[in-house]
Amino acid sequence: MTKYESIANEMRRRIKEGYYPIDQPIPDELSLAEEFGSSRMTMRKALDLLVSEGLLFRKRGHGTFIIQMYKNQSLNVISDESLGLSNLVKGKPVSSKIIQFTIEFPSEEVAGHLAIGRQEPVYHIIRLRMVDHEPYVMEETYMPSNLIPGITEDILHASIYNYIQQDLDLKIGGAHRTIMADKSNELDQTYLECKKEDPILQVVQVGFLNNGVPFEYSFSRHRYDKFVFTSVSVKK
Amino acid sequence: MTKYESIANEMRRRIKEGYYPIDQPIPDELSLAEEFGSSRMTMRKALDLLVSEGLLFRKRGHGTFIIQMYKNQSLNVISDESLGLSNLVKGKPVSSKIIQFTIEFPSEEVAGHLAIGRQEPVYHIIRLRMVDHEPYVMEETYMPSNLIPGITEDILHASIYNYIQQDLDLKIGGAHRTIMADKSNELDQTYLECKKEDPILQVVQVGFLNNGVPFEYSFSRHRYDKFVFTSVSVKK
DNA sequence: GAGTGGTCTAGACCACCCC
DNA sequence: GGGTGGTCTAGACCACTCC
Repeated sequence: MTKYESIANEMRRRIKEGYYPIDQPIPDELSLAEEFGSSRMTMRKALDLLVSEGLLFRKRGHGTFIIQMYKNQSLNVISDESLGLSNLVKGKPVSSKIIQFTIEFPSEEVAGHLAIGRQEPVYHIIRLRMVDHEPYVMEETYMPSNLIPGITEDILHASIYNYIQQDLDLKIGGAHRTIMADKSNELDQTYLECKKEDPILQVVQVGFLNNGVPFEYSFSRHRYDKFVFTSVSVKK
Repeated sequence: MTKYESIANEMRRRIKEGYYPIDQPIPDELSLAEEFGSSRMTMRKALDLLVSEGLLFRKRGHGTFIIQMYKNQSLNVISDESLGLSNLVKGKPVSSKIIQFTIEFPSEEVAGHLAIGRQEPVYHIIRLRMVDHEPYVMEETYMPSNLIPGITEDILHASIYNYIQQDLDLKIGGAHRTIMADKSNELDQTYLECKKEDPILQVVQVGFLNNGVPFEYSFSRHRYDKFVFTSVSVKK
C-alpha cells in the first residue's frame, strides 16, 4: 500500500461518510497535504485517483468538489475495470459447460486481431458460463496456443484467467472492448435459454498481456435482462 | 499546449510511424527526458497519457513497451470520452425531429438521478436525431429547468450541449453511463425505422457540470446496426 | 550489480476565478 | 490581490527484473 493510495482510501471514506459538506469545495491541496504529512504532489496523486473514479471534480482557480453520485441498479455490472467473469460475481459459484474446444488455423480476421500469422494455431473455445447454476454468458474465445500452452478441459471448467496468471505466471495488461447489441442466434437461444425475440448484449474483447502482446480475442454474449456495462468519464 | 502534451504528441507520432521497434522497449524515461529537455516527472506525465490511451504499457524493472493495437471497425463509435452526438459525427449534418417537449414534475426516479426534489420542474424532451437525413438515435432527456433555463424548440433542433456551454456559459464535467441491450418498442420502430425484432443499444447517462451537479438524465436508443460503444482499460 | 519503472519530496511559477 | 488548481524541476530512494 503506497502513501497516495492510503491517503486516497481515507479521503474516499470521508467523502462517502459525508465528512465534507457536499455543496462546498473540500480543503485545498496544500492544507490536505499538510494534514496527511505529504508533499502536495503526493496529495494530488491521491486526489487524482478519486477524480478518475468519478468521486471528485476539480475547478481551476476555485477548488475541488464532490460529485453527487447516483445510485446503482441491481443488475450485474461489467465495469471498464473488470476482467473475467469469476472476478465479476464474487462469492457466487461459477461453472462452465464446454460447447466446443478445438485447435485450428485462424481466419484472417482472428489472426489480425491477435497479431499472429495464419500458420500459428489458435484454440477455438465456446463455453456457456453459469452463475448459481443459471446460464449467464456465452463466450467464444480464440487464443494462440503457442502463447498460452497447455489448456485443458479442466482449466476451461474453472477459469482461464487464473491459469494464465497463476500457472503460466503471465501478467495481464488490459483490454480493448467494443460493446454492441445483437439479435440472438440459435446457440444463444439453446444455451442461454432466451427467447427468439430477446436481444443480446455482446462484448468483443482483445485482451493483451503486460508486454502488449494480444492473447485473447473473444465474443461474450450476455442475456440482455441480466447484464449492463458501465463507464465513468470525467472531462479534463 | 503544455510541455507534457507536446512531448506526448511527438511520442505518439513516433510510435504510430514505427520509429521505435515494436518488439523492444522504448528508451528509458531518463534518456527520453534528457532528449526532450524535461524533468523525468514531466516525461512520465507525457508517457502516462499514452499509457491511458492504450498505446504503451510499462513493465516495472524492465521497460516501456508498445501495445500492438488492433484496427477499428467502420461503425460509429461511442467512446467513453465523447459527449453529445454533434461532436461524434463531425462534418456530417445533424438534425433533430422533436417528438415531445413538455415541462413537468419529476418522478421519484428522475428526481433521484438529478439530485433534486419532486417539486422542482424538469424538461421532458424526446427527440429523433438524424445524421445525413437518416434516423440514428432516439433520445429521451430530463433536465432541471431551474438549472438549464430558456430551452426552446430552436435549441432542440440544434444542440443542447452547445447551448449549455456557449449561451449559458456552464461547463460540463463528465458523465456516468450504463450501456445495455433492449427490445425495440413502438416509438423506436416508428422513428428509427427498425423492424419489430431488431434490438436496440441503449445508453443511460447522467451528465454533470464541472461543479458536480447533475444536469441531465437521458436515455439514448441507438440502431443496433449503426452504433457500438468502445472502451480501453489498462491495468495498473 | 546494473538498469528500469514507481514513488516521493520541497520547492517554484503560471493560469484561472472571485472579490 | 489572494486563493485555487495545473505544471514543472532536480533531485532521492525503493521495488522489480535480468544477468
